Amino acid sequence: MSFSELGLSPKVLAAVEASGYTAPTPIQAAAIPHVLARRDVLGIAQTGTGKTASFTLPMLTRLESGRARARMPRTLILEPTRELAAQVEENFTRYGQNHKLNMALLIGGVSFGDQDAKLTRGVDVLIATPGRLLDHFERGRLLLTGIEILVIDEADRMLDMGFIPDIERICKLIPPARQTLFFSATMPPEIQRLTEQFLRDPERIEVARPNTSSANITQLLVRASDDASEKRDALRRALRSQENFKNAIVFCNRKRDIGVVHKSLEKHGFNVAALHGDMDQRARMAALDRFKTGDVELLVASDVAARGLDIPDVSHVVNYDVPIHAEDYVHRIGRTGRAGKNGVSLTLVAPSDGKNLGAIEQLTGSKIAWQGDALEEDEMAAAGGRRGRARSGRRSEQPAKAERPAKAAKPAVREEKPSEARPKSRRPDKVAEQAAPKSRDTAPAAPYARNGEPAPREANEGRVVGLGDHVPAFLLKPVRLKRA
DNA sequence: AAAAAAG
Repeated sequence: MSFSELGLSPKVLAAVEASGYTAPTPIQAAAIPHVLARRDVLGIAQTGTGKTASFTLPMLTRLESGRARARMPRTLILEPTRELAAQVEENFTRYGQNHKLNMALLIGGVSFGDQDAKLTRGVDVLIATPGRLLDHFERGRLLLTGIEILVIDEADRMLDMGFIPDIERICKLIPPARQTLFFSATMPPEIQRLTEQFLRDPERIEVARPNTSSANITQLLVRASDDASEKRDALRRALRSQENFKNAIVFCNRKRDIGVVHKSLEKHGFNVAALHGDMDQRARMAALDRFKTGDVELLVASDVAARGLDIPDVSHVVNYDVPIHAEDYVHRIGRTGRAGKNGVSLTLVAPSDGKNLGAIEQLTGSKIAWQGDALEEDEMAAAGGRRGRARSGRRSEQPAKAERPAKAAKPAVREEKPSEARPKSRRPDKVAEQAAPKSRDTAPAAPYARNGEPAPREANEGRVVGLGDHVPAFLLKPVRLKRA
């Protein structure tokens, strides 16, 4: 199979060839002809499968006819994070080198005016995160009525991040005559519903599932302590003990730990950059760039970097913390072992991580080996980990071999029970919005009560309120620092 | 127990 058989235009083929690619990946081979034929596509695939080029290449061919008008973009690509949006823009730049295309990247954290100026000039390709796109729309700076192709990428992650209402709204703003390309790594019921609502007779294309594509990643566990200082020490030893080490992304569960780990590694002589969502956008871009170019060998990051980021040559992924959600583990380690290369993932496991580790091993359907000394089950249990047995009832009563029949366990989790494993979005915003006013109605007596404690009302009793020496009760409450 | 995205 070669790219030339797929129906792409000569300009696009020349750019692909110039990039050094000869054969399409399975999703590219399957999707490109349908996109060119103006069919809706439902692609079940994660990044790393060549998913991005499966829509950018045929879109470029399609865009060769026609021209953009001011404020009326011709195509729209929605991405869940700013970095992914920027990455898609790079992809269009690379393969669109022979085209005279106008592009705009509408993401938060950067100047509004530059984006607006581009919209005024007219754009062929609009790449956006939902929030900033709607911001432009609400200010009346953008018309979505001219969109010919709509791409919704990483839909399941949009769901995790609470973007589904935004996505629904945007879909309704675009005329139904459009072509829709919809990509998701998994198909939970909410996503399924969305595809039924917004896709017309889609061509369904499914490629290798995320947790089966990690054959070229060597996964290892590393014994660590719950003590932060000892854990950083374990991290340094793990990093220094690696053979064939080029660079690594070090994932932390919490943003505040990223700063600490970053400083600590720097102090011990490592070349490090940090990346998380509270950094300003320029610093985020700069950190990613320094890592990509090899200026730094370590990137200490939050899960903002876990999914989809395509950095071709990452030799190691280190989980400084065991991820709280098992599927994040699969995404994190997928940052290494890309483009046919081999990769290594190291996961530091402290006693309290036992429970999360169990969920990961259940999802991937295999036990992960320890590098060096193992952390024993009873050590994890003593720290409150490995509580999974209370739910499953299997662990203590049955022999180890029968515990986890790998072939049976995987489909059960991946296919049959996604809704039961996590029934609702992790950000049930609507529920919270509806619940809040009710609780106000039922508890009007203590307006400044927090966390169930009554406000110190005695401070105001028998006084004239609002004048002279009156001080509102909430100002008299001692300030509590956040540290637990 | 977190993080992400509009300020």
